Amino acid sequence: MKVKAARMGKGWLDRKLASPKFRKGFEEELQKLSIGEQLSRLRQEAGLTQAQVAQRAKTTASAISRYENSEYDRYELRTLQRIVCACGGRLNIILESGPKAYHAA
Amino acid sequence: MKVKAARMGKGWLDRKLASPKFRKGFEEELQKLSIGEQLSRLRQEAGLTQAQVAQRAKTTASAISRYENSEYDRYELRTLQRIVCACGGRLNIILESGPKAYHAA
DNA sequence: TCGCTTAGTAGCATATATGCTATGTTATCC
DNA sequence: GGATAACATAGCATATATGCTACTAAGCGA
Repeated sequence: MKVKAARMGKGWLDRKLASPKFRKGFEEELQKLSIGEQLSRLRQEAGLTQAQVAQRAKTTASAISRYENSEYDRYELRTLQRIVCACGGRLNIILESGPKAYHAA
Repeated sequence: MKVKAARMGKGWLDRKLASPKFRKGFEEELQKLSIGEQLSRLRQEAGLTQAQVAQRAKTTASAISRYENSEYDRYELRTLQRIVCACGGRLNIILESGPKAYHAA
């Protein structure tokens, strides 16, 4: 365990998020985080432990930890969605066209 | 090859997309498509063949076809990003919190 | 028709993700 | 200190994705 927030529990972030100003900035920052970090936030917002998410996602806590932590970046879309879903969130995959396509050689 | 648009080439969609009205509706519809379908559109918008995308993404045309077609839905994020990038597009992964988190049991 | 291009598909070897157990670490509570 | 909880990590077996080749099909034009 790296952070000292092991027992922050359900109400942890809620108090801070009660402030609209804080919430706005918070959500903007979230988008900039790595997927693992976003996952971790999402789970904590929902007040769930890794073990709880694991149970809902039908896997183990260590798998959740792997997805949230380390330098992991080879996510499989289905698995990611399962976990996000278990945290009560939604996964949006958006394929944007480039500024003006890719007509270079 | 299933569609008869084998030779639609670069200008194919451009003519239609010249109409702002068409473009708006088109882009809205795109979001509803499966990832494979979105990929296919993205590539065609860029006026590229599967082989060309494959070369840029450092893989083979059959791999591109697999990603675009069939009932495939086990995408690996890195690979997906590589292909989207080769089509000149951008991949957005957005992790939304649920309506009000997930405080159920 | 023949040749060329594009795309879909099958089948395989290899790389990698996943699921799991066990263990280590840190914080909290008694 | 001892017990417990939350999380991280290692290591392994298995499932699955990936990369590749070869093949098939379909459209297009000479």
